[in-house]
Amino acid sequence: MIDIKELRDHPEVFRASQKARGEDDGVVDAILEADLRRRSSLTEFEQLRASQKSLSKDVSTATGEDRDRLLAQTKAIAARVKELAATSAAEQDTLDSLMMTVGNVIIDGVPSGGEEDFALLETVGTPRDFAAEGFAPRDHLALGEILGALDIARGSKVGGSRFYYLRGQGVRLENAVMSLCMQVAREEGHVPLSVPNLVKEPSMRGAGYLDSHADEVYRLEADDLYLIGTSEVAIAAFHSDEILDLSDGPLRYAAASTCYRREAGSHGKDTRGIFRTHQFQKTEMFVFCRPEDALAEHERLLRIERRILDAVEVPYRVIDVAAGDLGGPAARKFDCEAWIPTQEKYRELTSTSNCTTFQARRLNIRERESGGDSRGGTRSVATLNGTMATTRWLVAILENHQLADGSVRVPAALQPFLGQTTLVPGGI
RNA sequence: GGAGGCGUCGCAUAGUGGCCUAGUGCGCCCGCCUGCUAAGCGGGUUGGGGUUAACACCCCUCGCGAGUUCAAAUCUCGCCGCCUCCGCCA
Repeated sequence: MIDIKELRDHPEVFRASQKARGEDDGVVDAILEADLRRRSSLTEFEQLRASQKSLSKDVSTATGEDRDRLLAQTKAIAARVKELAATSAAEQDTLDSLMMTVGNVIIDGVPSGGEEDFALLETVGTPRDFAAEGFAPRDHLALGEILGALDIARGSKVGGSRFYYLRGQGVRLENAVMSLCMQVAREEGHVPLSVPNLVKEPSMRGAGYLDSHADEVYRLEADDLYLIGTSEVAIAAFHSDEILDLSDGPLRYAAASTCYRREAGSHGKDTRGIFRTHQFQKTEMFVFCRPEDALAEHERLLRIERRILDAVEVPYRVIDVAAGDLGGPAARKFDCEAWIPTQEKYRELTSTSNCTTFQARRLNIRERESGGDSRGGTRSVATLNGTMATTRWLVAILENHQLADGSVRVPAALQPFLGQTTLVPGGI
């Protein structure tokens, strides 16, 4: 949710942001108008309500004819007060619905345009030259089958398309990656959380996933609960309706969870293997901080993501995602994309978003304005999130570290967690 | 799934239709007093919104939402959460 006061004071900033996203900027004027209507109907209601209250108080002390006369007066007002309350509530709803359609204000420097208009920030490492090594790389599914690590056929038998079984070394590799993440999280001062994988509607809505992403979300009809598509939802809502004390610095968390996605809009896309699935594991970082610290925290999350990518020794690049490709809550997003040898492309492995105060405003997460002083007001905090690793990482690790016979070298950083230097056919 | 209890300011509690402009204690903030600290004394202390140049004033907020009433923390209905017990269960 955007800040109505900011929009009132600086509508041009919001128009520019909408344009950069490729969205309608006329909504800004519609909001200004709705805001005016809301405030005038509210004032009208409040004035009549005030006289109703004072008359009502007089009734309690009056007697006889005075009392009858006052009762007649105040009875007449009561109906009108009810009408005005309804009108003003309706104007508030109109404004809220309009406000909900506006995404977060894009941060200066974010490239305009759509998916293809990202800015390349840096490329790290060099893709292997398999031709020079004398063999054609196998894709992760072929490798997973050779290693007995991955079973897609049985996954779809049991769960349908886009489901899979990890098995043996595959399970242990995934666990190793997640364990590395939790170790790094702890070293970086992120408190581990284990979170609800099912959440109620306000949490899902507050995190911003029931607007443009609504089709992507699994909903359990019988219980009116939603399966999280990322632990970001559950961590963001962890502090909902709270006033935080950030005087000792940002609150930083990390959670590993299963993630559930319908992948409704991606039929026929990435259908082979486990690149895009309905269910996967992810370890996620999340930060609650003061708005003025958000930029630095975003850089920090990107640094941590790169630290883990470096540790698994895959070539990758960092991009600044274009405005039109950002989700509603994000003001800026950096993706890290790893080189996938058999696709001969860089594909997303991590994503870190600075949601500034947008998500926190919806979830009602604030801090005291003048630290400690009880007479200070409150203000919205900033929230940021970033991927540490996902099951998809196995794709990049298997393909980039494969050997000619189908075995796979284990990156040094993962060896302590796996207890072996190579994944081999027949291993468990 | 069934039965019962509970939900009031950061915490603890008072409040069963108008005297509630929600009281009190603790905590916290400011000040006074004071070798220092503690104690004591005085004041302040939910959150959101609106009007205003400002000082101020007004409206909403007693888990949430409807309703009854001139008037609701208080009465009615629905929902949510927590606790206790029973039943069922991967």
